[in-house]
Amino acid sequence: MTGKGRARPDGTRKRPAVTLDALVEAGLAVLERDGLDALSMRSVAAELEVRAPSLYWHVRDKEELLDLLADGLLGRGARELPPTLGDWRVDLRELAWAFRRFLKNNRDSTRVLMGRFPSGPGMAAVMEHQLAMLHEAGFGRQDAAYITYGLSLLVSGFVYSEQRPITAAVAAGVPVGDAVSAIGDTIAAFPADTYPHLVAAARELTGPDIDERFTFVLERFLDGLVALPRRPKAEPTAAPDA
Amino acid sequence: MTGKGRARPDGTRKRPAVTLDALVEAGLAVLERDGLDALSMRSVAAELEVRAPSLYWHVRDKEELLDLLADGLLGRGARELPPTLGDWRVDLRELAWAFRRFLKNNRDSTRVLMGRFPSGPGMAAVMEHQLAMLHEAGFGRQDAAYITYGLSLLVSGFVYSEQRPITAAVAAGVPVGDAVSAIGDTIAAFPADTYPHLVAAARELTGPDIDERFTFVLERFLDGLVALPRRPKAEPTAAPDA
DNA sequence: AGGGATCGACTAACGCTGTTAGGGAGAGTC
DNA sequence: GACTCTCCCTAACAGCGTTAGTCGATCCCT
Repeated sequence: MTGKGRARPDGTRKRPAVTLDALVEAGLAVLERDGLDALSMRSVAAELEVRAPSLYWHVRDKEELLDLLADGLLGRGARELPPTLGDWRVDLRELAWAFRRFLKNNRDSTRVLMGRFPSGPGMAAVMEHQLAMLHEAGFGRQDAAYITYGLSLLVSGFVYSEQRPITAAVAAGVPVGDAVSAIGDTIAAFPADTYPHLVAAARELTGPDIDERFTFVLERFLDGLVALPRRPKAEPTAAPDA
Repeated sequence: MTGKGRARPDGTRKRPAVTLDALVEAGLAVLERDGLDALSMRSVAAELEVRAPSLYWHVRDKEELLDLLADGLLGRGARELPPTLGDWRVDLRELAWAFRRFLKNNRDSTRVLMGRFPSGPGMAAVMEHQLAMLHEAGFGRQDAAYITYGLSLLVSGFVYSEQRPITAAVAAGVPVGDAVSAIGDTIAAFPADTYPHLVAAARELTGPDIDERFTFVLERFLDGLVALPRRPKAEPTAAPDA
């Protein structure tokens, strides 16, 4: 469906070589294979066997292309959404972890997503899923919205902070492990008399066990939600009040 | 102290025109005045009345310069840290708001800070302050570290998500208000039968009242901390066990 | 079937970026 | 006075996003 009209041997073309879908697909391919730093208008165009200026027929900016990629990314994430079980706390936790897993598995995903609010079908699918789940759990509309917003920010923030150093380390050509532990070493070497608590907490702040930090923050946030007012759940045995 | 050895009329120089401190100061000046997109090696060099390649004597990379700027930013933020009152919840809340205020007041600060873990004195001052406060409140070392980490991520994430669109809108030359409400309109115009909850929550998700969302998430997180075990506070009247 | 409009690619070029190579003036040291 | 070290310089490179202008292929209309 995508490769409908590529270049022909004689240099002429059949029908559009580039469509918006093909553009997104090509962009995501470059992103996954070579990373965001290698994603230029020229490289995406090359992926479609086309020259860079052609892309400007379909897209105003590189910025607009990145917006599309962000939504495309979410669209792929929507395909991995976990099923809703009925216990909001379990469901919300699993949603957060699934989102995190997805972001970690897609190279530079958070660098594209962070600070962007995609407004396409990808974002809609993800958001609707989460909002519906929270609604069914009895949360109010505003609370559900804020929970969704906050949680997505939290998860992306965490993944960003673990994905970016990897990108940087790869770019610098040093082993990833060295890069992350180096910061911890630096902090541990600070003067312990001026910064006693900092030095003592060096490992907890910089260690590679981000899962643990993520779990802590996520669970504290979930703890904070239990006191929120919730609409009582309809009894499955009783007939609804109609 | 900074402008010690600028260019002389005859083109020769006295002593170093560029020092690491001057470099950071110049970088922050450009950042504040013209934004991150205008912060190039050439523009920072121009701020010091010097050519771009000279900077590479003091700094390996632009990346390294940005690391320094990030720490410099935190150093300035450390000067606005609120006093500790003794009630951990009040103190932590005020700390979060002060940090947020500071980040919002410094153009593109979060774009520099996000995903970076500065390892200089600026970061040390901020972290030590917060860790000491949590320690005094009786929190365990690990909990305090995780709280600090999570909170900084949360605050930067929020500010980033409100600061980035402003940068983008300014770059595109459209009013900031239009840019933020446009996303809400787009979402509100989604088909309400496929995305009922999303459409209903459009305003809550995209409205300009980020303070409200921030308050919600912050307070939920703080709520989640009350159940954590805490060392009992030493009675101010009783003599310490020495 | 032919003519005109439109779509969607092309080449060429601009100014900007981060970065490297190599040169050279001034200060400090023996 | 010669040597060395520090620190800035000019020149240049490859790559970037983006714009202007061109031109073949296709579709619609008569």
